[in-house]
Amino acid sequence: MPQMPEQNELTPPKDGRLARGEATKDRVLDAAERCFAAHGFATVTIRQIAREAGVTLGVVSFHGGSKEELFATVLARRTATLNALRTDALKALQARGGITIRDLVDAYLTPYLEIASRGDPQWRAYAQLIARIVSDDQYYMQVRDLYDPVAQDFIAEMRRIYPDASAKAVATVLTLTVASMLSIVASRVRIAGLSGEPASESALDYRLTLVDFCTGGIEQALAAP
Amino acid sequence: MPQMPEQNELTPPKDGRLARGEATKDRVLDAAERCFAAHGFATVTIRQIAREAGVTLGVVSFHGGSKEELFATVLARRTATLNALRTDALKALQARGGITIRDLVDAYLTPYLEIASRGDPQWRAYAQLIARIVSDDQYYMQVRDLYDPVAQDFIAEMRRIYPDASAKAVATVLTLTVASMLSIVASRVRIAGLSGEPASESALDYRLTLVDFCTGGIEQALAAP
DNA sequence: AAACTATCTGAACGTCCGTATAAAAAGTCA
DNA sequence: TGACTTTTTATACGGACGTTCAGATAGTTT
Repeated sequence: MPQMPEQNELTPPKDGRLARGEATKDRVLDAAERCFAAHGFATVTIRQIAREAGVTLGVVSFHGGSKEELFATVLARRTATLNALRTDALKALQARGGITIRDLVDAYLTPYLEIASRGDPQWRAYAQLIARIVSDDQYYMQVRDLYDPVAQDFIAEMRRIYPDASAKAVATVLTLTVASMLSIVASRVRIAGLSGEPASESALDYRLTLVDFCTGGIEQALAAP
Repeated sequence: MPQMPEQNELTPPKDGRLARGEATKDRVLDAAERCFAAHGFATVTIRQIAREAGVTLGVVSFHGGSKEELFATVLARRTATLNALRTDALKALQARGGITIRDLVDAYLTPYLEIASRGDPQWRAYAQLIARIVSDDQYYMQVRDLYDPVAQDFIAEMRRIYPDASAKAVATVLTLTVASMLSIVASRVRIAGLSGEPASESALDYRLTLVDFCTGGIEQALAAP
């Protein structure tokens, strides 16, 4: 990593150089986000990212560090926002009370579907990148730190609804729910191919079907024998 | 590709050279299958495959052709067997009659879970490789040819059970079912991490939960509004 | 044995990769 | 202006990659 020009909140008189540096750093991270989302970590080259960002080769290393550091930075950059959307939805349910499984499923899935449907192509790329890495155990150590804490909150609430279900069963159905959610982004072309109709533009078009599927699935899988 | 020594069924007097060639070709394909399954296409190198197979570099090209041809060969090699298992299960249901959604789900999922649980490490590797590529639209053109025909047979049967469901809804729930199935193989580490218990050794241990989840999900998603 | 084919070896080729770095450019501050 | 810092350029390096191929080896056929 470079000199990491910190932007102190208490010193608003920004150096023009630092401002420019931050801007190009964002361009690099955005370009990396799009590239990693579209082709995966191994396939993408630093030179591709540089070209996509409109900068020269050295700039990518200067602002992004090594390829692995760049990848980790891109992954972590938007996580707090997504986690906050989910946590806020969960807190709203807890404040209201009378939580159903459908409520929980919807609170977990909808924030992701929304960022995947946003006009902002960077958020769409981020959603696609998540779909790439969460469904691959090779990246689990990174996923664990980024997403599992919030997932555990939802698991705790699910166990309150199904107190007799085993820990493994609850963890399994949550993982199946996540896999289903990600496939809406990762396998949209296949859905189109199988149905013979063109793919929907927005991931939110699948929201009802997806929430129904996961809700019905959890209810059936965790129902008392 | 090399000279492709064809083994004619009508000429059993095999050339000893061809027999040896076929044997090392199998060693190469097996090694490639394990490598691609464990690390994905881009990460794996021909030299890794050669080392894993215990042969020198040139042999991999000689028997496997280019890296892409080798990948395609490995993908296609076991497809007919898996497709036959699913088709046979479907035919048995059709002969019996009175098909339920649970029957269909079980007939589609169980063959995969079984090959993923087999003692044979090559079949396990193949199952892992499928999980890698089917959930990635980047490989859809290959997936379409290999797996979609059988998937269409199951879709046709589902539409018989839910005649009022839209084509897109049926294609969606089948894709969600497939994604859930694959995640049993691809995300077993995450399930273990979320539940706090060690991962099950066999994918078949998740069969009941998985079939319940997908059955309940389809019933809920396709139920008449 | 000799001619022939299939298989394998070992080494090389050109290309692209990630990373590092010296020097130039741009901007700030005294 | 000139000292100073941050950013950008241009280039280079060592290594690993996929692929190719002449020649050695093993096995078959006549």
